[in-house]
Amino acid sequence: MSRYWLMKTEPNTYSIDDLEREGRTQWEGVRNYQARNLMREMQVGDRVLFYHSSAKPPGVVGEARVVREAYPDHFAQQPDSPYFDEKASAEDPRWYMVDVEFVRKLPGFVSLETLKGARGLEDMIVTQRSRLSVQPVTRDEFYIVCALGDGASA
DNA sequence: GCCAACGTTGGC
DNA sequence: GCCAACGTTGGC
Repeated sequence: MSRYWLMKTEPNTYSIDDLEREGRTQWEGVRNYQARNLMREMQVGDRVLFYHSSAKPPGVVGEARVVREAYPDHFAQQPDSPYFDEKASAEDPRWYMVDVEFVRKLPGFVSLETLKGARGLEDMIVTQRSRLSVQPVTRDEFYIVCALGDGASA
């Protein structure tokens, strides 16, 4: 079971700066079963690579940490929410979220292009054209990405 | 803005 | 349970 993850967010919607300012946030709005199932495997203390998608350029911008394990995403039950799902209910919440807290911004931005060219990251899901918004990352991959963001040379 | 990849829905 | 149509993601 992975203790390391990558979570995507569009910075227009929620960025690393938002997380730094707020300190902690609910990761609501995941509406994909595979991503949901992965979130349900998360444990408090798990480490997260914070990834900006649909950004120019896209890439890893920081690190976060899981501070609350999966619980019902109640936004799915709120008709005025953009994340509303009419099939969700209190009895069967259908969707779940976790809470994450800010750990740090990486000193250096690690672009998707860099990830794709880095030794040891060939099998990383995000480099494989995957649309999955919550992804497991191996321990080695996690530390390689952090090293790239900390400015270590190959 | 385009479009490839891929997930979901619904008719049969 | 198959699969075509459709919708979404997200890089480019």
